[in-house]
Amino acid sequence: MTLTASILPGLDPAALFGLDRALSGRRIVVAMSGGVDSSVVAALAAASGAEVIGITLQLYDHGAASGRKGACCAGDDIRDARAVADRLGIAHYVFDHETRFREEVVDRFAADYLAGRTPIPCIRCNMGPKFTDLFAMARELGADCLATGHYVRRLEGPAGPELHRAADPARDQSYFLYATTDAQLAYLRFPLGGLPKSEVRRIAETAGLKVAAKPDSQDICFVPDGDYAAVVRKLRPEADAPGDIVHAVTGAVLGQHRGIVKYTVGQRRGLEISGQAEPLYVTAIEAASQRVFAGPRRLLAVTSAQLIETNRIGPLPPDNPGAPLTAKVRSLAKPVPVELDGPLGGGAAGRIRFVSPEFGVAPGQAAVLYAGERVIGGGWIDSTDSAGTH
RNA sequence: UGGGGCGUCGCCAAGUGGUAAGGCAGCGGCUUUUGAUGCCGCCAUUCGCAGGUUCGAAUCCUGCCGCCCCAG
Repeated sequence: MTLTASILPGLDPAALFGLDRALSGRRIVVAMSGGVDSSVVAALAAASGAEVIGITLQLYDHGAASGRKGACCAGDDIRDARAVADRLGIAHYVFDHETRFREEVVDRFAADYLAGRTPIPCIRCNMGPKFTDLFAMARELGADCLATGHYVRRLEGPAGPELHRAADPARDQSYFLYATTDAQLAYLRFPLGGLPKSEVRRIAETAGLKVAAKPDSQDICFVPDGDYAAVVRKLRPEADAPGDIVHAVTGAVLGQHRGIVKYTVGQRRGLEISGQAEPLYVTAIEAASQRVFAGPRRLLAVTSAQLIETNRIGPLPPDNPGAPLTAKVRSLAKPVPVELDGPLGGGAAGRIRFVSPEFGVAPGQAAVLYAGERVIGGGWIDSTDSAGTH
């Protein structure tokens, strides 16, 4: 394979895939979404000399809605994945997973919004279709590992494989993978975790992949045009239920909304409440009464969060006052110091306390815990405690 | 229809002769594999209407219209 040298200058395939040197007899399954990242993973795998099988899950179907950019696993994306596989000369299978995806991801997404929470479908998708279903398929195919295009690093630690943030903090996707189990991590590989995006695109170009310049995915893949509320309403017409927007301090009714689905804790825009001296943010959503509470920013300060269904990856680090645990309660946020209060892992409920008040912590989002660069787990935010009395 | 007050962008509101602040809301963009936040930009040739004074008025004068308050 002369391709190897040109694609992988200075890169060691064995190291990228965390397998030993004898890659020639190995079989790698690559989760291919049709985007640049997973395509490059396939290219790297192919260049390594291992036998490579690409798998694409068909997760949803927008019907005529093709022209979308940045989505994954429908229509054009599946064709892109297939084209990449053909170009690389690797096997490629497409499995129809629409029903499973709808049940595990989309329906729960809608249900969460109706319950006043702010869901993260990407994490559910990783937990289910990707790391459970694809995982099982790869096993059945006798693969030595399952590789994905996530920007996250899997490093061998003293107690086994560890999950670490990507080398490029701007690209890090570890937030979306906190629910990965130890068993899954043992089998997974993330070859892109140590590379900058620019390098990934360069490899795609060198390998002659048509997806080299494809836009990065963004928004929710199964939501056309970014209008997630429309998707929820289509699934659950009752999402249209109107209600009051109530001032969190005075209790005054400030206005009406047309569905709590449109709001998330911490949100500022879209309340359409004018004439205020300072901006108002959504401070709470009460599904039972269809009420949205709004108040000044200071009311968003949260001192702790109750986590449910927690997962732990690897051992907890020993207590070290000099290097406290940190947590992210949003994908785009710098990890902030926290104290873990209670268990973490095994689905148990626990609590994290923020050393400094954290703003805009929304139930339904995930809290992901880090020890330095290492992901030690996380859980769904079930409720929060505010800093001040309201 | 006696007295007083007020009418400036969707809302709140500066500005009392020198050529329309700001906040809220809204819109657009950047950022982003969730939803948000944040940041940047846009947002009244015009100040209830009509005249008048003035080199020049949202600011002064007159009339009209519309609100509000106190009296009756």
